[in-house]
Amino acid sequence: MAAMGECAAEEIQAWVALSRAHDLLASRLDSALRAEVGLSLAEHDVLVELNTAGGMLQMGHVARTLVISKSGVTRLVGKLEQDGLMERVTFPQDRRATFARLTAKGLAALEVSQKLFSRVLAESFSANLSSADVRNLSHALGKLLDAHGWSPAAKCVGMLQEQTAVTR
Amino acid sequence: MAAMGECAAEEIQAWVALSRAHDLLASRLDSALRAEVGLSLAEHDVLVELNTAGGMLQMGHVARTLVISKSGVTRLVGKLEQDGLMERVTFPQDRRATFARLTAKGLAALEVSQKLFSRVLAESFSANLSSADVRNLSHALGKLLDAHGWSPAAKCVGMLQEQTAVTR
DNA sequence: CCGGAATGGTTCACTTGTCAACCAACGGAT
DNA sequence: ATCCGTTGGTTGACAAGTGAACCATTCCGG
Repeated sequence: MAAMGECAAEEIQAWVALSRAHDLLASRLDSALRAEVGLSLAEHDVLVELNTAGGMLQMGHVARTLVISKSGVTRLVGKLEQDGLMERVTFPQDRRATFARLTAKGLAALEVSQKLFSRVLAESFSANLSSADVRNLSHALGKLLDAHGWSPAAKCVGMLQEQTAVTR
Repeated sequence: MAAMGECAAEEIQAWVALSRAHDLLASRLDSALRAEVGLSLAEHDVLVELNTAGGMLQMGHVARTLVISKSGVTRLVGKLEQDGLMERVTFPQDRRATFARLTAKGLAALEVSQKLFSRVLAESFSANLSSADVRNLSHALGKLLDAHGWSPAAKCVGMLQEQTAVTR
């Protein structure tokens, strides 16, 4: 029955591929992580962000780079904190701000989950793609991201540089 | 603080880009659709699937190609049916199966939303990427998808070919 | 033909994420 | 100093998606 708009067929196709591929991989990663280390993919993401930023990040920053809502971060960090994987830290210079800091236990957990993560990713990713493909992917998506003003794992830690932040 | 596993840095980076890019675009598309045509991105997806399959698809099939759960489809189709955009159809040859069929109203809605969709996609996608990039993307992700045995918009309609399916 | 395994869909309880309202704290401008 | 607009985070009501249990139907081996 009648083809539709015919407009931007090329990019629609690309979007569908992007979307489905993401959902597929995300669901695999999520269930692997849950099953073998008891972390959701979202929780793992927070841990990774935190670690690559040097162990500590401001709440809002996490929300922006992870592309989730502020309240989402609140709940997520709340759970992680309950599990003892991270802790909230206040910042005397601006008493509105709250930082999330990786604990030793959190770092340990991350090291384990990261290993599994890489493994699963390798199986479902590079096993099927040439490394040129992977690079192309990163490159194109990278352009997309910074066209939208996305900040990677910005080391926002510099700004507090060993500040004596008081544990709450 | 100490770099981590160092394992598959390349593909991890690719995954992060994929993931964030997806989330970013998805949220833009979703809010645009909601604001201007009152459809969620998920609903739009179902409509599109249905249409490209020829107007009619089996519930389970929708779930698989859209990478969502069976119960998800039930609820989603339920809402779409309430809105009169699609209807459930039974299939005498296998009385377990249920098909979702696009109504005229649904098709009309899709034509409108599709236009908006393409526009937004063009703005946030092709505006920032060369068409070579877009092709590379589609290609690589395509390989990924069929490596995972994903069926595109398979025209499963052939199998019932004007079968006199009874409206419920 | 019959009984059990498999398949298709729905329901229900639960998780996860969002938005809007809110409070606390900062930062100028007056 | 003080008011006001902005920013940062939390809360609570709600939307959306999931998995497990469930019924109906079909398929298949005896």
